Amino acid sequence: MKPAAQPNQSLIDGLACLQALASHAQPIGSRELGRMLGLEPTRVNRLLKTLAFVGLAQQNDQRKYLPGPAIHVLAAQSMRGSGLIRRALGPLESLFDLDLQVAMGVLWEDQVCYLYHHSPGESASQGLGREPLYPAASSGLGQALLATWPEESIRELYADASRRHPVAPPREPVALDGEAGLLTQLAQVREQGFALTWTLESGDFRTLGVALKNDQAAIGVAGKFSDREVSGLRRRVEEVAALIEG
Amino acid sequence: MKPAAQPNQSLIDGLACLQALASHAQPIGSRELGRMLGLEPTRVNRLLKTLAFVGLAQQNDQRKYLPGPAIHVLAAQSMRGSGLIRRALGPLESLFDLDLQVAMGVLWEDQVCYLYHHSPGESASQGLGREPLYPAASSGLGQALLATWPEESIRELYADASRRHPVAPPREPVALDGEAGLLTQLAQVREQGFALTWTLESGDFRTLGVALKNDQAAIGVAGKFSDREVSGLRRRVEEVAALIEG
DNA sequence: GCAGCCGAGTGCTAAATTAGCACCATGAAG
DNA sequence: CTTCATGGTGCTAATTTAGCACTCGGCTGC
Repeated sequence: MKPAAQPNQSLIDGLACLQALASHAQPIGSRELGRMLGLEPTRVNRLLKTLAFVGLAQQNDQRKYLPGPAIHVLAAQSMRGSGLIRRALGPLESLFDLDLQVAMGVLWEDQVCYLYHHSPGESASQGLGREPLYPAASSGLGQALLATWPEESIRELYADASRRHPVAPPREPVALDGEAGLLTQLAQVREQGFALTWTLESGDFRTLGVALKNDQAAIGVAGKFSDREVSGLRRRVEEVAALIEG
Repeated sequence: MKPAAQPNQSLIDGLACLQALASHAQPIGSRELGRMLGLEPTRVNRLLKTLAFVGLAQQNDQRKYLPGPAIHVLAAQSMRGSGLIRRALGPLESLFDLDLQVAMGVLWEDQVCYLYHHSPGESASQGLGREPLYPAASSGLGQALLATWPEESIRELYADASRRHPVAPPREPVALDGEAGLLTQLAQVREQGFALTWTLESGDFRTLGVALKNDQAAIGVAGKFSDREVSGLRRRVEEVAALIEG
């Protein structure tokens, strides 16, 4: 992807600061954020001050920065602007009867960012804006999304350490090639049309993910289910995906 | 509010473009956006190209710009970053039994931006990211929010035509002073602790709004209710406000 | 109490970036 | 076909930013 003629570096870095600020749970100072993003502290300080000026950041008593009131405006406008969340919530709720986690997410660098993440027994609206980032390579939604990319872009993403997401926990190296490598897994995802992963924590907790066609987002279900159930689940999830795509 | 030392104009203008883009329903071109925001078309074009580069904008077939896939990331992160929407949805749902509209919003310039806007009979999650902007001066939530400002800031806001929100419909002049002027109304709001407005469209459709203390946001209910019911509604809404404030 | 350290914030000038004109190509309207 | 509007870019002057060096304030260890 070529960065256009005269890309505006201030805007790029400012947005990076904003996103890092929003993703970071605790208030954070210019220096610390600068280290995270690989930017000069002075520059970060001035960007943060600018964000504070427009209300997207604010400072606490210790002069650390945290998201400001205008972040709500941005959230509301972003949701309106895309329409995806609005379109998706209804259909996603129709999967609750499966008694599995129901999620929708998008890619951010090498991480999956969850737009919605609902666990059985919760009320529908509790699924919003709660989950942190998760490494895309080991996530069902992440694999479903990465599988829509050309191999070239994936190599590029994982080759360039600077594309690693700054606020995410340090990632373990992702094996791209080889029999159990990411590219092999993604080839399989492409072939069968959906992603099926085991989470590392517990052996029988799995995710089934399907990419949406027009939205660069993916939906899926997670929990304990048997191999026999997979094809049924896949059909349910794909029906919901079709509904969301409209 | 002083704009800090070395405020980053590119960031300010870029964010303005982003917000305008997100608020604007249809795809829009550089020139048109430039006219709306009072910026040079070349500048806008390059800012939009930069936004497109980071995924926050994209171009359609006619090369017009619309919000891009990363806007979802921003929405999710913004929601997470503030926590307000997450905290608020549950308590707001407890007002559904009133059979009134239930809303939460924040101020953006002279407009109310709705974070949530639910009408009776809908499912809870349909209330997200749907309503457009609404002039703060004639909105119950808007008045509740404006009432928390010092008079000075309000005069400033309405004096400076450039602070008018660019994507909102042209506003009719707001009368500040006089018996029915905005400042008089706001004084009353401050005194009684909540806002009560009549919408212009139909005489008996009213809004009751209450500002949240820590969040620069307001919640309220709207619909047809009698004077007798006001004090009861006020209590209900204030209870919910207290819950949200934690 | 004091030194020592770290962080936020800023003045300054060199160095880098952007502004915006002029221009091109394209598509729609008349 | 002409006209008008649009998106887009090359170019250089003019503006903005970079980042060092510094101040100030808070905190820690002693």
